Amino acid sequence: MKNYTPVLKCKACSLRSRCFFGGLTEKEYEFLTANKKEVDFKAGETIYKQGTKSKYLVFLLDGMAKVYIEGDNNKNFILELVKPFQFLDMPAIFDDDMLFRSSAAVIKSRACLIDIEAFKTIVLKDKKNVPKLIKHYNSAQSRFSDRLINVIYKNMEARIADALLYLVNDIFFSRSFNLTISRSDLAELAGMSKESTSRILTQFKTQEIILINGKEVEILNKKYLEQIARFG
Amino acid sequence: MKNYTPVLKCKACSLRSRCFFGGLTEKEYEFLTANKKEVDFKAGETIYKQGTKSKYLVFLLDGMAKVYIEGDNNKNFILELVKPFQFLDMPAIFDDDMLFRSSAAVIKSRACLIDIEAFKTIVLKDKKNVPKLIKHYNSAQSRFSDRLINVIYKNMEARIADALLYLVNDIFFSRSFNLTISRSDLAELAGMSKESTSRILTQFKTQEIILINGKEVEILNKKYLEQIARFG
DNA sequence: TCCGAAAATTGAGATATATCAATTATTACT
DNA sequence: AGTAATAATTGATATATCTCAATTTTCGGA
Repeated sequence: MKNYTPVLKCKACSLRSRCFFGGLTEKEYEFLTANKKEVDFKAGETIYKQGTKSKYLVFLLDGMAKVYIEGDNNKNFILELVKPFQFLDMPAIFDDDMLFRSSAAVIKSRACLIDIEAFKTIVLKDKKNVPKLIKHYNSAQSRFSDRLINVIYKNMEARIADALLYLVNDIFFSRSFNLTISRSDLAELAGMSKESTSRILTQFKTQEIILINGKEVEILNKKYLEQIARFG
Repeated sequence: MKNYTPVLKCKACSLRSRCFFGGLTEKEYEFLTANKKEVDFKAGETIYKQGTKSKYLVFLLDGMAKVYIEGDNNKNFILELVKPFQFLDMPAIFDDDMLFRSSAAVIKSRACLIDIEAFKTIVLKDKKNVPKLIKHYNSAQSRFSDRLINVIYKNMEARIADALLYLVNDIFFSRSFNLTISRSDLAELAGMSKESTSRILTQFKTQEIILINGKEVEILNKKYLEQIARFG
């Protein structure tokens, strides 16, 4: 166990100020580390299911996960992709620990399960941790609003443009990247059918907005893509 | 000012355990009451706008408000209706105080504006308040997921059924009620055009699932309506 | 390296929902 | 109480998106 401790002291998230661990004290780290488990997930494997209760907070150490809402008619809607050193979706802590969304590994991943009770102890022990937790909820709210606006108001072109820009800006931090997720995942991220996703991608390719070859993606005209994302 | 104090000690919300004020101490009440303003809103008047920052938390004392997301093409999507003794949507407290949604009075309403700094002081002063605040966020998350599932996966019939059941179960607490909101509002609550809303309502009326005459609504077959809400 | 399975693309047709336009009902104001 | 303005209904048509089916491409294992 001990050998994974340094990983928990993530630099990535303190930079992006999204992660709760950013500014914990040495003692708090140790306490959480003593109350964690580490688990490996194969690509596609479910990490947790919506509607169930969780005893843990899940923190991604390696790989990539998707957080999604399951509908009947086995359709899913991906809310966000999660990279290492970020929490997956929070269960209803300080309440019934219910999970509102499902999560699965997109590629081979490793996660750290933090005991909810230990986490709550940390939160309540030092006042400084409360604002950090609230910030987490704030950014979740903001993301949620964006996703909702996306599906309600935007047409297919805009939704795919949005999804691509999300990958560029928030996931791969580069205009060219190897698309780790499948076209179906991309479709669920954009909230549409995989066939339509395919069509829009070829359209963008023809329009020379993107260059796409299998999993290799390059954004050629980001400005235009941003325009499409906004106005459809 | 003093004469409104008792209203802040809401019974309604402590019952439903949604409201932060439920279990505040006498002292905390007094502190918040000293840092509040009360404002009246006419029907239709905007209470706050998404994308702006707020110095206050807004707590509804009288009337009814809608919390909604504004799209371009001046279409709105109503996230929830808010009744007296509930908070409207939370700004990003402990952060930049940004508001992610807009709000407007549906009917003549009165709101209590609570200074955010005072609120934060109360939250941090007593550990007992933290779980209550987190619970607020949890229920917001849950509501959000429901709304998202609603627009993504459900057809028009199911969305209207959902909206009607929401009015019955969460707003009016009765199978027959006077619909305070307009058909347009109902449409925005169900996430569709007002014309389609009208059509579905007449359809439900013809099927004798509901009885509707102007603003007077009565649910005749709730079981069936619930079935429609689930399976479309 | 080849083969079968899975994933991705493409096309045609079906369907749900929005939009536009016309009519009717309701509300508010003088 | 009468009338203009607004809201609600209804119908016809347009459009976006999905679904089904047929290929084609990619990928993983023997």
